[in-house]
Amino acid sequence: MPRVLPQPPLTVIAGPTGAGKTELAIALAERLGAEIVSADSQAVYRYFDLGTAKPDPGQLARVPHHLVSAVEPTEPFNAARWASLADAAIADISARSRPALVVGGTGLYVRALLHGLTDTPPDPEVRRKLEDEARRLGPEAMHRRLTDLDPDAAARLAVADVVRVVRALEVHATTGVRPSELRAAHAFRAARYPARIHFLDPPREELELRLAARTRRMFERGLVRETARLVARGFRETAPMRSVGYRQALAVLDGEMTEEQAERETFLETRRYAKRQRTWFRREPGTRFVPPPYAALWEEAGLSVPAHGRSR
RNA sequence: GGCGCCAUCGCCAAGUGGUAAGGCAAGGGUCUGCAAAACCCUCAUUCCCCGGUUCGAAUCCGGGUGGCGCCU
Repeated sequence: MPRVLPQPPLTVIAGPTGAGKTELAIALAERLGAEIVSADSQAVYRYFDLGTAKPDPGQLARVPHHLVSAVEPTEPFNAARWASLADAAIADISARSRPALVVGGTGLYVRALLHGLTDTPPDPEVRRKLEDEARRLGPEAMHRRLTDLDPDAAARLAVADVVRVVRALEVHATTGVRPSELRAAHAFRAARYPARIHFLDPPREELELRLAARTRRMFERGLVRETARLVARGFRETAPMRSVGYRQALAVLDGEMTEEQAERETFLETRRYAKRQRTWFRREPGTRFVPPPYAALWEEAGLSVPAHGRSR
């Protein structure tokens, strides 16, 4: 007689960078016997350690982590690939009869996992050609072309948004279908996992202090040195090198700004990023914003709130 | 005490008689395959104060206040 196991809802812990997701998740996972699946578009890359604020070796030793330092920086990577790796990790963890905790602030990744993406993988050839044309002909020409092929899609995109205009053209070129139709048919309707998203939401001032401290720590610990090493290894043109912190450290190496300026700018950019994360999850269905001390989260997990189990 | 220069958004700053550029910072937002990316929107009915000239003043004149510099 086959037993149908009701699948427990997947717990997702999201939140802006610096909110304390890592430490909270580890503490929670320890008590639940859970394993952590990181939903972080930068921490997935190997070697980029300081600037991505990965969990440190001590933290990693406490609870099994998945998708941290999982791919080579030179490897083409994207939300769909992450989601499929996350699927595998979750299946794996479930096979060990342990709960999986999805932890991270990359909104698109979480959405891709929970609802899937349209089945329209990128085509490097086509992409390269379109990007080349965009460079030669300018954003207006590209946008005009999209308007001819798919007025609805074009109407939603700013002319200057070359990244999305090119992607829409790529999707059209590879599938022959209008992107707006694909999008309407898909619409993130599928629920691939029943899930509960908890968005850690510290007060603005508190987050600000934490981000300032964290940025200072990154530079103190040698973010610029790490960046120099990564450049020497040939990772200058990789995706993570363009993320907040590394971009500024690179500018220091190139003599374009002082370390003080870089730190200042990194802090400001990080703060802006944190705001974008809030904006994203505010309209992500199934998301609950939880203020510190995150008691609701512990209680929902059936645990009592630790007296001082919170992160620094 | 005298003379000169300056005073425009939180900061930098253009404008020098015709109805307040721009940058930074800030705030809000978008997002279907590089997402810590890319992109969009908002942000001085008002130019230190008071008076005058003018159809019209941030712009000209006078007086004040504040800052800077030089001289005594």
